[in-house]
This record gives sequence, structure tokens and C-alpha cells, in this order.
Amino acid sequence: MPELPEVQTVVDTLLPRVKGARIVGLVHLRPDIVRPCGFDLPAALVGRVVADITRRGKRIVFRLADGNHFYIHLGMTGRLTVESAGEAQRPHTHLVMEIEQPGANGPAGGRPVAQIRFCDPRRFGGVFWLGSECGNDGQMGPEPLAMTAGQLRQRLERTTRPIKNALMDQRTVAGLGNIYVDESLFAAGIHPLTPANRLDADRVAHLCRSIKLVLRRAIRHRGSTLRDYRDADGAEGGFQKLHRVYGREDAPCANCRSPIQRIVLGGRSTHFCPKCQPLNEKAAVTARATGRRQP
DNA sequence: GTCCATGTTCTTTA
DNA sequence: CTAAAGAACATGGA
Repeated sequence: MPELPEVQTVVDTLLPRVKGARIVGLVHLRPDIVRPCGFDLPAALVGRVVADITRRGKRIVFRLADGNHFYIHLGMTGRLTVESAGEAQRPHTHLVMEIEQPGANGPAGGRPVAQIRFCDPRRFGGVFWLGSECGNDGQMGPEPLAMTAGQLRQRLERTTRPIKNALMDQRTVAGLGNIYVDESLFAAGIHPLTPANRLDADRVAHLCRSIKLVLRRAIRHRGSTLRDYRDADGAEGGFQKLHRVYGREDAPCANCRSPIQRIVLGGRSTHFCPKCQPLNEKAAVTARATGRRQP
């Protein structure tokens, strides 16, 4: 569930509750979610202070005061929440970090400590130890909210893959997934099968703006909750109500009332409006000229 | 029982 | 090397 807007919302809700806190214990750990496998996470974390939490693509990156880093990836069904020790623990909780804020007396002092809980039924996510590196492996593409149209074009013009597949690839742009690629392509009026290198500079610039617009709106609505996603406070997102194409097969297009189509690309459901996102450029010009625009 | 699911990575095939 | 398709991972919901 977690694409950039969901992961950003988790970071935004996690940060005020965890920044500056000391990890005083790992009270629960399923070791096979840790990589590299066999890494001694308790030895690396207990006693350390969380200096900062940031997002890179879909990764939640923790920086410790000792200069080490690790990140948590939520996979498909992961949740990262801050709860009090007394609250019931969900099934498939794989890591519980007990934290205390500076000034607290600690567990021995009788003060309640908070818990950061990582729950992930399907276990596609995990905890990845980075050491002193902060996780910029050079393979990952630029942050979409900070990228320029030129950067995007440079990455798109060297591949003939369908634009949908190119945008799903984290090496092209970091943080997009199935929902926000479909929504961004709809907002830009681009058919998902369009070869990436056949988009001219104007259309790439339009796409670049559309991606940012969709992501900013999604963040403003605290992400999309389809089933599992919650922020660090356990709250659902609201953007799923504003999806224009994702999950709306056969429903009328918000612009032109044509039924939304679903095809499979790269093994993933792909949703689009055949009228507003025509495959050839001539049709695109016609659609624009007749005034069918997206919001 | 069937199909589908917000992600990533590996293998196979061309 | 490129890239497309498929499978794999594990679990649950409709």
C-alpha cells in the first residue's frame, strides 16, 4: 500500500513522536525480516538515540546519533505505528522498538515507554541495516517532488518501454507505485502503453507537473487507504476517494464519462480512460482541442 | 476452491 | 546488454 504519499505521511506522523528518543529495548523481533540476514539488530539499536527520520523513495530512513542508518520498507502490507505498551498488539507484528524521550526515567523509573511497532502480514517489507551509508545507492531515480522535467526526460528518452513500466521502475523515479503512476498518467492525458522515448519535451514537462500535482494532493489527503495502510498514529488516509482511474474499471471517467479500462502491464493492473488518454499523438491533440481536460 | 492485492527481485525467453 | 513476461515471496479478503 505504501507509495510515496503514504510513506511520507508515516514519516511526518512518526517524526514528532520519535525524533530524539532513545531506543531502550527490542521487546519483540522476528529475525527473518532483518537484512542482511543474521544481522544483530538488538546490538546495533538498543541504547541508541534516533537523530532523524527521512524518506527516500518508499524507504523510511532512520539516522541514529551514532552515525549509523537503517531503513524500513513497508512492502505491500506494512504498518509502522507508535503505540503505548499497553495497547493490544496486532497479529504479524515483527518488530517492536521500545523508546523513551529524553528526560524520562526509563522503564525502571516506572514511566510508560512508547513502542514503535512494525506489522506486515505478507512480509514483503523488512528492516535493512545500512551502517554509515545513508542509502543513496545511485541506482534509485530522483525524488519526483524535486526533479526537473529535464531530469525526467533524460531518463525516459533512453528506453522504449511503455511509460507505465518505466515509471514503475524505481531507477527511473523513486517512490511511484501502481496507484500513482495510473493517476499521474491520467492527469497528464498519456496512454500507459506509450513508448517512453516517444514523449516529446512538452509532454514530458506536462507529465512531470502532473506527477507532482498528484503526489502533493495525495500527501495533503494523507495517502490512500485501500486496506492495510495507516499512518504512525493508526489513522487512515483519504485520497482513495479522489482516485480518478485506479480501481475504477468500468466506472465513468470523471471528464468524459467513458468507461475506465483495465489492462495488465508488467503483471500489474493498469487503469486508464481510452478517450482522455489516447494512444497516438494525433488523437491526443484532438482530445485537447475538444476541451476534454483533467482537473 | 478462485482471483486479486499499494512491492521487489529473480529467472526465463526473445 | 535490453526488455518483456512470468513467477516467486506470504497472507488475507471478496
